[in-house]
Formats: sequence, C-alpha cells, structure tokens
Amino acid sequence: MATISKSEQAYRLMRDRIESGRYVPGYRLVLAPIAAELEMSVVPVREAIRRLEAEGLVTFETNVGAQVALIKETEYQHTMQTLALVEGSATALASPTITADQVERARAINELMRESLSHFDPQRFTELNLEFHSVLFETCPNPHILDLVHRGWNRMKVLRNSSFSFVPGRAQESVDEHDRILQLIVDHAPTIEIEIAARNHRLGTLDAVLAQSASRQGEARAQAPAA
Amino acid sequence: MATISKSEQAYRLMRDRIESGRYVPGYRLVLAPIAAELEMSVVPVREAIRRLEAEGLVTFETNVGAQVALIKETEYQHTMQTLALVEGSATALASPTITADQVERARAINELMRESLSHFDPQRFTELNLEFHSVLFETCPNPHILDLVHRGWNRMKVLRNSSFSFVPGRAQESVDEHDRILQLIVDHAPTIEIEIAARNHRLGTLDAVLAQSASRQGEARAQAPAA
DNA sequence: CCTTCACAAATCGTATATCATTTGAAATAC
DNA sequence: GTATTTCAAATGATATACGATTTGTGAAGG
Repeated sequence: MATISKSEQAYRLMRDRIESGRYVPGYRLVLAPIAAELEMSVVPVREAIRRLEAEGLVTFETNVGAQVALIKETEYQHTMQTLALVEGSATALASPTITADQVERARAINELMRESLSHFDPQRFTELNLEFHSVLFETCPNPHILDLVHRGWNRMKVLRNSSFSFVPGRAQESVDEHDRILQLIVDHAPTIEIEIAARNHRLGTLDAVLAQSASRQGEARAQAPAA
Repeated sequence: MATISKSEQAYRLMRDRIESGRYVPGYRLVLAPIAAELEMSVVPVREAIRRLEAEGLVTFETNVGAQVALIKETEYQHTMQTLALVEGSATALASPTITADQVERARAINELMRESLSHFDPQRFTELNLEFHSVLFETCPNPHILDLVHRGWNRMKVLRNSSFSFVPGRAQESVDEHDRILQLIVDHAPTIEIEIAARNHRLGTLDAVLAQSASRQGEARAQAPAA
C-alpha cells in the first residue's frame, strides 16, 4: 500500500506551483495557510520547505520564513552554464553505450522538432528538446553527474516561466546541431569532442538569449535577462 | 545575538560525526537517542536528517528511518569524476580574475607541499592541497559551479575516511602538476586548456588510486575501492 | 516632520503527545 | 522442522500546544 506521506504531498504541491509559476519568485511560503489548505499540520509542510531549500528553489531565513527564490539577472546565465557543463559531460560519458536503437529514437524526435518548426509551438519544442537530450544522457554511467543534469533541467523549468523568452532563429540552428551531435556519436568520435559539441550546443542557446536580451535593452527592464 | 537553532546544532553534530568517521556508513540514525544526547526533542533532529539526506550523506526510507549512506565501490570514482569536472570548470572560469597576489599565495602553498614530501604527513598534505586549489577556484564567477565544487570536496572528506588510501608516488607528480597549472594561468592560456589541465590533474589522482587498488586485489576485499 | 520606543500581531521554533508503520519474535499450524 | 500467523516492541510520522523572535504600527518625544 504505497501511501504518500504528507510531507511528500506538501513537497510536490509547492514544487509544482513554483515550477508552474503560480508561486512567483519572492512569494512568501507561510506555514499555516499551506498546512490548512492541505488539511495537515505545519510540521510536514515545514519539512517540505526545507527540502525545497536544499534544492535551491526557495530561500530561507531563521525566524522569518521561506520565500520562492529570487532570480537575479545572472541566474539564467549561471544555470545554463552549469547545465552546459554537466550535460556535455553526461552526453560524452553516455556516448559509448548509445545503441543504434537509441540513435534512431533521437533522430525521430529531432525530425518531429524539425517538422514543428513551421507551425511553431515553443512549449512543445522545449518538451521535445528535453526528450531528445534525455535519450543521449540518460545512460550516463555516473549517477552524480546525471543527477546534476536533472537538477539543471528542473531549474530551467522555473526560470523559463519568469525569464526565458524563446529566440525563434535559434530553433533551426538547434535542430541542425542535434544532427551533428548524433553524427559524432555514431562515428564514435573522441569523447572530448562529443562533450565540447554538446556543451557548445547549449552555450549557443545561452548566447542567443543573451544577445536578444541585449538588443531589447531599456524596454521594460525586468529582473530577468530575457523577460 | 546570533543564536544557533537546535536544528542547526543537530545538523552540525551529525555531519561532523559522519565526516570524521565516527558514524560509519550503514550506521542507523535513530531519532530518539540523538535527541536525548543533544537534550532536545526529535523534531529538530528530524529536520537535520532531512538536510543530510538532501546532501546525499544519509539515505532515508519512509517509516524505517535514516542511515549513513552506504558506499558502493564505484562511489569514490564517481565523486572524483564529478569533482574533476566541476573543479576544472571552476578553475578555468576563475582564471581570468586571478591576480599576481593569488598566484603568489598558491605558489607558496605548493612550496609547503613540496617541502612536506620528505617528512610525509598525508593528512597535512591533503589540507594544503585543498588550500592550493581553493585559491584557484574560489573566485569562480558562477556560484552554482562553485557550490558543486564545495559539495564535491565535502563528499571527499567522508570517502577518504572509509575508502581513500594515499598513493605516495602520486604526491610528487601532483605538486609538479600544480606548477604547470599555475603557469597556464599566468600565461593566460585559453580557458579550455586550463580546464582540461585542472580536470586531468584530478583524474590523474583517481587513476593512481584505482591502479593501486587493482594491484591490491584480493587482499582484504572491502567495499571501497582503495580500502 | 522625523526619530525612537513600546507593544501587539504574525509567524517561526520546539516540546510533548498520539497515531501509524515496520520489524522481529513467539506461537501455532502443518 | 518449517511455514504462517499474530502480536508486541521499536521507531517514525504527524498533530497540537506553547514559547520565542521578528516586524510593523502607532504613540511619545525631540
């Protein structure tokens, strides 16, 4: 009887709301109302908040409380940079284990992405993008690095809601780069080459976003780089 | 009046004991006795345990409890690999900001390490090693990556107690490699070169430990790679 | 009008108490 | 003798209660 503990329920609820943007950065997580809404005492809620804190989704101050982590202008950049690092490594470490089957799946996903370029849906494109890369990094034999990749992607979910604006021109490039990365894997290129290609792929997206953000400078100066 | 919360006290106590090896891997962290020892209720202890869980120091099972995380044979390898990745990147990202002063400090520390090679004290050598690298990566402008480096070093503290055996021959090499990394920084070499040098430096230590471990195979087969 | 102090409301921090679950051991059946 | 069931002890999970800290507000003083 796989009962979900209350602390777990509270954790999921708050995490979902943060990731969906319903709890915006700066929103104060007050124990009592949340506990009341979930019909539980404050104790499990408190525990859940500490978990969110450990993951960096919320900040916490003794005797004051928790709030959804604020996003500094540089947050998007740092997160993407970190994701580029760990995802590049994960992709490279996984590459020797990638089977023809997996390559085929990745190709299929990338074709869907290519097709979707005409009737463009950023949301859907991003989903497929994660799927594509997941095929390439999920078999990474180092669980620590793999975990860091997952955390990075989760953090991106939050940032996208508050700061990420899609750069249309980048999508086409992105799909093409996917093909190149796949080719390197098929060719059993040196792992360092695969790592750098996967890394630069993501850094390329970062650069595109930063460039777009720079060109928009002055217009509605929000706290996020590409608001 | 900077009061330390009880939850924080409990956290520090348990973390210190895990890192010092007093709580060995597999040790069960039972709430009541720990709370009694610290003269507090179980609530703060519980919270502290969840923090340790989030950091990977303890594992947790609902309705069963927590125990100090078990160390699989591959744990040392994966942790070092991850540390090589993030420390290499942090060192490279920090390198443009390194001043002549910092280079001088690093050189001084490395000289102490070189001197200590004669009357060899592994404990002291490891401390100096952290100091040396800290000078090189602490100014990394990406706080996420820097945080990962700190976590990696902390994790190493635990692993060293249970699994790390010093490889004497490696120390000399290590000190020499430090000089080479410093030279690359002084020369303003391409950051990718610095990154790879710093990464390979750590991977070199990993290889040395694994090699020693392999040569000892069969002798007291412990759960750790270099027990 | 500004500053400072005192007080009250909001909220967090922790203790105590109770309920729920797991686990192992004893008893029973086969 | 082994397998199954039952039950009790250990322990975790959560609720409730209360004390502690912070923070805002308004009054008093300058």
